[in-house]
Amino acid sequence: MLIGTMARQTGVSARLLRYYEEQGLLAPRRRSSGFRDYREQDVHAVRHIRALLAAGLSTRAIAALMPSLPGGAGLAPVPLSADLLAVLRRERVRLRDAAASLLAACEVLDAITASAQVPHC
DNA sequence: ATTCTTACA
DNA sequence: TGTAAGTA
Repeated sequence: MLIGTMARQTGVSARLLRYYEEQGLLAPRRRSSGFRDYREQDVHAVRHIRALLAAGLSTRAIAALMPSLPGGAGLAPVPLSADLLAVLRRERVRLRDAAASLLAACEVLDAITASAQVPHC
């Protein structure tokens, strides 16, 4: 599919799609016309990219782990460098802590909303 | 009508 | 990121 279709199906602008490619997050093939030709698989890849980016991972780290994601280029277990593995484990800990903080805040709101009185006008 | 690259705001 | 330019 062409970039315009990809943009509509992923909700990501063509501009950003090209940027992801520049950062090594996507590698769509080109048609003889030079136009990018995305596959269904790339739609899922963009979902992963968005999720990881939202989680705070760098495009650098994401680019490095893309081949390991389901639907990646490799069919066999992808060899991860010790360096990347260290980065990912550090991110895992950071996200676990962040999740704990968010859960704590959620519980505070639970308590407040559960006991809140609704003033009637 | 769409996409491409490069570049500026 | 959005957009303009000049193409293909």
